[in-house]
Amino acid sequence: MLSERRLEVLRAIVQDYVGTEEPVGSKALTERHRLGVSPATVRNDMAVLEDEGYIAQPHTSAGRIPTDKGYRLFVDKLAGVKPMTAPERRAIHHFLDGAVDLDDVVGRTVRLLAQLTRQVAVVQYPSLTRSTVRHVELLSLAPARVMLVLITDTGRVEQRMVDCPAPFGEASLADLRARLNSRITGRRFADVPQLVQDLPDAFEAEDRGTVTTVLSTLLETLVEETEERLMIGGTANLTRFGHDFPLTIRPVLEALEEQVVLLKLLGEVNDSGMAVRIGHENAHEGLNSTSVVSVGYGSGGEAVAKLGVVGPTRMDYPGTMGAVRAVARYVGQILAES
Amino acid sequence: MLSERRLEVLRAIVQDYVGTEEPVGSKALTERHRLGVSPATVRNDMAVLEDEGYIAQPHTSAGRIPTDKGYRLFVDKLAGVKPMTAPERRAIHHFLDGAVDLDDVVGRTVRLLAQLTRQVAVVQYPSLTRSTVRHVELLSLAPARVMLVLITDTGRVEQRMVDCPAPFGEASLADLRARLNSRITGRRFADVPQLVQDLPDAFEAEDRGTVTTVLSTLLETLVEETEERLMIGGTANLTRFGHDFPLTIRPVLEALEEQVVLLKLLGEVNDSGMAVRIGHENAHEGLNSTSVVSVGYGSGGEAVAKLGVVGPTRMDYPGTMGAVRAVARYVGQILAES
DNA sequence: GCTGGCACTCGTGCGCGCTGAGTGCCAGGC
DNA sequence: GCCTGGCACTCAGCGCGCACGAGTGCCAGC
Repeated sequence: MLSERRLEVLRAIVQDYVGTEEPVGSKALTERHRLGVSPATVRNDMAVLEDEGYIAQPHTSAGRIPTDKGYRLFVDKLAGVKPMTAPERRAIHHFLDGAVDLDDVVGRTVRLLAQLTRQVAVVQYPSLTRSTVRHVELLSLAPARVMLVLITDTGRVEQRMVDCPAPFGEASLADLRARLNSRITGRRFADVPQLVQDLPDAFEAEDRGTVTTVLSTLLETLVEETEERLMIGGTANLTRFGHDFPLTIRPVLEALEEQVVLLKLLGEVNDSGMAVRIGHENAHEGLNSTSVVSVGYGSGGEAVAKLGVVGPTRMDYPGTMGAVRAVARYVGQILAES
Repeated sequence: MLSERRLEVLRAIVQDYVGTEEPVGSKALTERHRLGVSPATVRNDMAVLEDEGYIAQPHTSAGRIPTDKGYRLFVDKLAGVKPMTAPERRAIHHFLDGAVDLDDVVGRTVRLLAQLTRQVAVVQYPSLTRSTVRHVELLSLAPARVMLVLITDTGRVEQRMVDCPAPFGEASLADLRARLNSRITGRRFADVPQLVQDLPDAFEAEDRGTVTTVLSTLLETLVEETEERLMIGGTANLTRFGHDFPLTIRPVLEALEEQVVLLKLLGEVNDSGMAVRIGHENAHEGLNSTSVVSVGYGSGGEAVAKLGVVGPTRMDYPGTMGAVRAVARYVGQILAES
């Protein structure tokens, strides 16, 4: 176990390095922080911290920089979440109010997060799996062609074309529409499959094939949409990443274009709190020199989706965590209201 | 007017520079192209081309690179559009087939374009202004709350919440829905305002306020959506931009995040053909060292939206133009089919 | 009007030595 | 036992000078 002072030294190193972006030496440390001991002592502490793997030297005769392990300790034990100031809070509210629809809410959230944290922001659209059905609409486009429109309680709309095996009368369509809505409106997606299971039985033999087709398209939509959409922004902030550009930035941009990677990234948040994944803790190797701060948000108490930011491991963790948490909370409120 | 051979020299310079990314000198030129004259002669030609502003020297004792004006001449007079090869064509078809909905089509198109051109791709969602109404749906969510869903012939779905001034019965709603659809289904957006103008007159006085509210929301949706959405991809390709990274890449990333800028960018295509805007021809100064190749695409003969790529001025124009054109054509086909 | 030759320019790469920040270690003091 | 001041050592970064060579402009001759 590290002594109190050594932890203090680590904290000072992290703070200075995050601020200056340059390796920090023992002398500079004692000058900028009231550690109450001399540089020589700090040097000894640093040697220990290095042995333990919390900090490293880029090369001999340079200062130390925190390792992933060092940041981890910093985040877990040494730093809290820095709450937003009142003006910041007001700015968040101001910025998010007045969004007209779901796309707009998500779009504004991305821009806001990117601006607040000066990093890359990622916001997942509210997930369908936990959503409920607000309405299902069926439209006849041609005798054997039906359009299925699904509307969720988070305001999301999905539509699918259905090619029917046989012509389907307007009356049958109205019948199916009514039966479907009475069964699943207000129910959770997860419950839908059971609820519609025996629906085809209520129809004439000639229509049964079509009903089955429509239903399976509906179920597909529910499943497919679990593979959720997201929006990213603030990629211009990547340019403030480090000195050794092309090599650092390229894999990050590539990773950010792959939805799957991003979803996994956010996916690893446990529902309750905030998650911070530092450097090599990220499975994707393009993101090995980045940290991800993410959190769930939702309209009720429950999280329906996640949002977060991606930045250099050398980031202001307390501030970033504060911003992410504040934004998530307010987005949740907005969704609950609408 | 420049002589035939001088144009040939310019073409050679552009081709070599695009290939090697390095200033090209007179000797190298004669070696790599069969110009039939000696380096000294080429030097004279180069001096003329430089006087005329088509090429420039980064510094004395370096080769020449094309200026924006030089690229412009190259694109207008010296280069055609390089058609896609049969395998490339097949790859395009293969990649775009099997898209399930509009989002998917647009998403695939962006990825495809980015991959083919190795540049940043921008695809605008099919515009509503030229679209026609496929169906309008009205759902009652609460006594005085209606959800309006608009479905277009390009498969786009927009929904809006409407708060009614007075409770609105299910019967009235059905009536409105029927009347609305019989009037505007299949009609162009532009014609809708006239077509619904006198609709409120057909209703009881107590419902008239609500009908008016619903209609104005509908018209708003049509107008608002003219400010269109778009999708971009392939930003990782920016890393192959040049040697002097941060300064070049940053403003580009920033510009790409501003929808307005991008829409303007694409907006300057004339409907018929392809547009190429080179370097300083782009109004936005962040894009002064990039070129934009864009073209309209649409489901019928008419263009309903635009797509294009953004890359360094030093790009393979014929190849890029070929790829952009081929993709636009096929996307048009896909939209027409669905 | 093209060509070969020639003098000139200047950016790039390399080797060199200096500087200074930062380290590790040690002996002495509280 | 822990902290401290002192000291020798290391090494990345910087500036300098130099040589190289790619590329040019100009000119006289064919």
